[in-house]
Amino acid sequence: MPEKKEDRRVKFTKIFLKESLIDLLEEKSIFKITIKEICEKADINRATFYAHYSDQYNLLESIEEEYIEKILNTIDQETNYADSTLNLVTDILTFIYENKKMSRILLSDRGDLQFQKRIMALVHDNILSKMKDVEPSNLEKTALISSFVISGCVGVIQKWFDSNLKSSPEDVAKIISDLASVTLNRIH
Amino acid sequence: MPEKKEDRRVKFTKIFLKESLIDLLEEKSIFKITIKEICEKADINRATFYAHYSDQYNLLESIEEEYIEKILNTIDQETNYADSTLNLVTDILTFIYENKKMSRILLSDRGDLQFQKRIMALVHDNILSKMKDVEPSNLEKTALISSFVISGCVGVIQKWFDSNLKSSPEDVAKIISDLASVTLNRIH
DNA sequence: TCCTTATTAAACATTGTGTATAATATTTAT
DNA sequence: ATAAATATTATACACAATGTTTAATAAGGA
Repeated sequence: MPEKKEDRRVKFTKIFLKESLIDLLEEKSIFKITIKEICEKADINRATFYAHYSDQYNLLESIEEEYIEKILNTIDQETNYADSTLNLVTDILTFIYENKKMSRILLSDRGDLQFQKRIMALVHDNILSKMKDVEPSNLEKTALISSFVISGCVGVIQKWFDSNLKSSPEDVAKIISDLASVTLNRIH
Repeated sequence: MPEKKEDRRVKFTKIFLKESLIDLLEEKSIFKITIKEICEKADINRATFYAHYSDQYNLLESIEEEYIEKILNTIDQETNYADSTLNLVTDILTFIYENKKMSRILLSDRGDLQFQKRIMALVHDNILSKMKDVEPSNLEKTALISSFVISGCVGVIQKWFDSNLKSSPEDVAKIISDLASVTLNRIH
């Protein structure tokens, strides 16, 4: 979320740098990518890079933030999901499906696990909020089960990418919401 | 698994380098650690490092291999688990519990996700082998469910560490094998 | 148009990398 | 115990990336 208006030059510089990093991330992981490399591909002076980002990881973070914001916009615009976890999950998976390139980069095995869990936690919170009638007797156990579901979703989506998005978003959504519901029911 | 006999000097060099890297991994992730740093802490010449490992990641791999080997030895020595997934999981979690320091490093959020999934896949294969009577009608779906379980287990263990191993290995094992069984039952 | 600000090229010291050499120290086998 | 084999060492080197600074130039906003 840009503070106020951003100089057009700054705007384009950032776009070029992000595109450059995304291209590079299709070949190798962030740890093998140098700032010099990013700048050369983007045709942006290295000093300019440092004017906006501290390092590769910082630039990647800004890409991740943008991605999350897009997802949030997508699901906010939809009708409310008060009664249907399946619809929420379907919409998110459809977004991922329609943004294959970026999603593959950010959600793969090589990606940032912390970021991936953050996204899944969004879904999880939504699901849990519908179970407020359930009073968990064991908070520690509840936390572990939640972690199981969150990481489980990450795993399914990564597997989905491994298979080159063979199944439809709808089918995967069905599987995920089914698994999530059956496991979360273990919270007593 | 050492080819034949290893020169004592080589043996100690490797031990020092591994200990050094492990110490450093307690502070920061592998990507911020330099070879120079590892060698200085180990008091081993940098040229000697290159005689045995290509880079930090290669050294970390050898640590991971050793860890997996130890786990395999642990569960091999035990009675066979033909009828009890719970016992298998309990033994693995007990191993993790008794090797806190190393486990925290290798299994944390910051660790190597591929490695973590590899370990969990060991458990998963064991569980699945007992379900051979079940003939999955949809292989794609089965693969996604398996991924859910494998990543879910990774997530539970990471959460367990976040809580500083508050619950006992036995309690966590109960939760994991319960969740695994209830989700794998979704394979039709 | 004029003022402001972003970008640029160039240079710099610093740090890590990977390799090579010859001297030294330690191990293994006899 | 000694000799031969081999691992480790200190040192040096060229190379590459980092992070910062400078003054000149280019482009934007009002």
